[in-house]
Amino acid sequence: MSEPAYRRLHVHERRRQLLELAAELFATHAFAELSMARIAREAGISKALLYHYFPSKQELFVATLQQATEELTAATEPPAELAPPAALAQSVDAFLAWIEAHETAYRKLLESVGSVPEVRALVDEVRDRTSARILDGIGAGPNPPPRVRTAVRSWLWQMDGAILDWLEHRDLARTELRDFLLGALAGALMAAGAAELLGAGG
Amino acid sequence: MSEPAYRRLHVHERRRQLLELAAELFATHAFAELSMARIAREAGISKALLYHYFPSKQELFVATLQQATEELTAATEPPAELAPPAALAQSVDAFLAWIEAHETAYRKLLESVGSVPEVRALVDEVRDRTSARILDGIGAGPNPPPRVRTAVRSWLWQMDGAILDWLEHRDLARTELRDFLLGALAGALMAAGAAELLGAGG
DNA sequence: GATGCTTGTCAACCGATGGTCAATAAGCTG
DNA sequence: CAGCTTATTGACCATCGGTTGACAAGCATC
Repeated sequence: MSEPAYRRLHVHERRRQLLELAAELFATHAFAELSMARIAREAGISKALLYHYFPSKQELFVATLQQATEELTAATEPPAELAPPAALAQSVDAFLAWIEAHETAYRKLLESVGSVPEVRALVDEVRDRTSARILDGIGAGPNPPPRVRTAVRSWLWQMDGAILDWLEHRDLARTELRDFLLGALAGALMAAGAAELLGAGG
Repeated sequence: MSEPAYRRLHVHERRRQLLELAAELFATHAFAELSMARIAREAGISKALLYHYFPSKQELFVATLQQATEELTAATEPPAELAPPAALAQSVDAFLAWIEAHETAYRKLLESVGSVPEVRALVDEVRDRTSARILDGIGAGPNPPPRVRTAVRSWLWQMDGAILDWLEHRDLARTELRDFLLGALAGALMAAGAAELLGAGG
């Protein structure tokens, strides 16, 4: 006689739907700009159910971020067949391309970094992996001298700053920005007294 | 017969007390970690009174920050009698010294940047002033080519990254870090194709 | 010392938020 | 159709940032 008041989904279906929706929403709104009530409403479910699948707002955010970082990590994986300098150039290029395609998401992410400790941890982890990858690529061991480690890690920050400036002004070609960033890395390594690590591409 | 239920202070007294307390608290806790109720309790007054003096939490935060940035700006003002390269070196050194003396405050600030739009605006403004100061010091006009602007602005981000790495590991002398940063700026300017802007100190 | 006035101060309240819980009902199984 | 599992919900809670109107501290005046 009467229709069901709600549709029951299998756990994995519902979870997938929610993750997908959250990714969409967090790509356009910063962490603080979204309420769990709003997400639930948008998903057509109750807030309680949302909490049944993700125990906290932060966990939901981190879960969607994890997805994105996997995607990003894969997209910027340097091709093994290229020599380190060229591989790095291609990685940076792929990274910038990803940013261009997800500009708002990138900005909102940087906005959200402060809000959630776990997000800071996650971003830090990505930076760690990335700098390890770079250090490996340029032939520095896993335990480089402090100045070299600082050079690489600080360069990753420089990258974020340069990208924000780029997105704000849009007066540089992507290749120009890429070349600048590669040059800046070389400069930082030189300043760290590690000129010998610079390959043919420096 | 009965004692007064509370002590009345003059507006400027109360305001000074609150600003001082807020500076202390925000130096040890990030924006999101502090509630107005807590601040009021700690000050021994009601929340309503706190709001009487500062119309919002963000305004209170910004007010305390303004104080700190004035202090910082003054401390890193480059001495006019020094030639630009030496002046920059001294500015950076003074900045690093300030950080060393206010380590927790600096970290908490960077944590808070994302949370409050107004804070982002304020930090941006400081970065703008600083980069203008640098561009002026190295002899670039007020309207440098995009690559040079990007180089300087991104270097400020690199500075924050390097400092966080420094505070985390503490395995570099302050002068080492300062020299690295100056070298990195030179490297960034070179990468921006602005080698001619590098003075004798580059 | 009583009176009045200015204004610094507070208790009580509001809507929204992140988060919890017991009860309900969708929809498969026999 | 009965019974069971469990996905789902409405009602609730503490806390947050912020607001409001009434109270009273302490000075001025007589």
